[in-house]
Amino acid sequence: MSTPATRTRTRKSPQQRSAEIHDAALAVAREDGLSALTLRAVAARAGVASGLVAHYVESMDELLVRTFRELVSAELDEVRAEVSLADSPPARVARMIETVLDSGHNDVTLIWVDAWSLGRGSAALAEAIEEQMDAWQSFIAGVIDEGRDARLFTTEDPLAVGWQILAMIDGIAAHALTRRTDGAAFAERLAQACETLVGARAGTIVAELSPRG
Amino acid sequence: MSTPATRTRTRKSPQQRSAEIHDAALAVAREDGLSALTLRAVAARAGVASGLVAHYVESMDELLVRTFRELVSAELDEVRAEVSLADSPPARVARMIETVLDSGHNDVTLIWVDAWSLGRGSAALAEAIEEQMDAWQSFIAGVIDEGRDARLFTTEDPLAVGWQILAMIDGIAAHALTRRTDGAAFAERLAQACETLVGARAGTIVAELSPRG
DNA sequence: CTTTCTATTGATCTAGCGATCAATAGAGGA
DNA sequence: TCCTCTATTGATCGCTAGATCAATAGAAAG
Repeated sequence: MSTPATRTRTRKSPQQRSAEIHDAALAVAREDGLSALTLRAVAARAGVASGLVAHYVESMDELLVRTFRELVSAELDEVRAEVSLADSPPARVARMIETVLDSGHNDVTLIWVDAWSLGRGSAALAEAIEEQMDAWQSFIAGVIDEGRDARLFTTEDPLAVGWQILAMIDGIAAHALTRRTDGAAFAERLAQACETLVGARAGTIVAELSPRG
Repeated sequence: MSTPATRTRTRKSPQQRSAEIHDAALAVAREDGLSALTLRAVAARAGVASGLVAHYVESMDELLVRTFRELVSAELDEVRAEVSLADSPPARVARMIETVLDSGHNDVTLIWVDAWSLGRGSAALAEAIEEQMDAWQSFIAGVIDEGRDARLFTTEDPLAVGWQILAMIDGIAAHALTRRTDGAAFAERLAQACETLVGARAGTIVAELSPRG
């Protein structure tokens, strides 16, 4: 039997236990999405009684929001790190596209898709969604600004273009997830579309994509 | 009180009652999304007991799938009709973009967003989603084919470009819904991106957009 | 008017959700 | 070694979900 009739208790420090429950929530969300983030699912994953999860968490809504923030902002940090390795604005856009459309990011896409749906029922989640969308928009706009400074991009509205590129990325990721297709198949065309939107010379971003095997 | 203690029964023909329940399901989904499509919500909307809804429906999952198909395919039919009024492939793409990003289509966007999330828990819904995505992809690819025949579009892979444009549209619609912004603000830039993807001369699709007031 | 048929009701069952809490047992200090 | 503190358990409550069904009441036929 997977769940013993009477559990052998392990007593840990509140900090450690809290961290374990937090990690269990991340694992559940990564695997099955935000809609699977229930009190009992997190408890089972952490190997504790459901009451303990409730004890360490203000409410499930709070845990939901915190988990969403954590996963999504971690991805943005990862993309930031990847992008910072590239040495020109067109290369940075190319790296961003490749990183985000990588199938290894399907878990985050699932988080976003669930969030859009659940956000209508939780004001706190809706707020977190807007905040994370804003962060992404600013990040992309920043890359575009650099391209403008380098006279490689000519768009006059980096914020609006940033939003549009973000929306396109999310749409493509959602479709790739739903149809179980590798998002990388969209990378080259998305790069072309980005060239148009940021006002880059044709081919300058596509040329920076990694060659496909 | 809104719900009387004992309801005055109205006996109708099974066909009529079935149609009423079907319509109530459409209304509920349009207003609050697929996730609000519960036995009791549909019953309340139709003004009948919950048991009657269950009686006229194989299962809620079946009703969910049927309602999704109906709403989504009705929108595609509407877009088809709009688009067929335009007299050139670039104008048809422009009409498609404008129709789909109109804020009046927020209800259908909500349906899609809920569907992406719920689709993971219902094999039948997942199948319907793929089927409707395919229909959209074929429709867009058809418009692109016409552009190729007229030597106005040069892309060599209309199906792939169709999929990509569809994904972009869905992403933009989802973002506009989430951030409570008019999707029309994205129309011009999306048209530019489409020009690039289908291989049309710059400005040919944008020029066909309705002037904005 | 009466009878028959069946559309319709609403209580009820099971299941899963978040939340609560009295009881319990493990770990560290005296 | 024993004691104390509190981390932890699991039963429980109230709620909502889909599904089921015996009882009921309208509408139509005779």
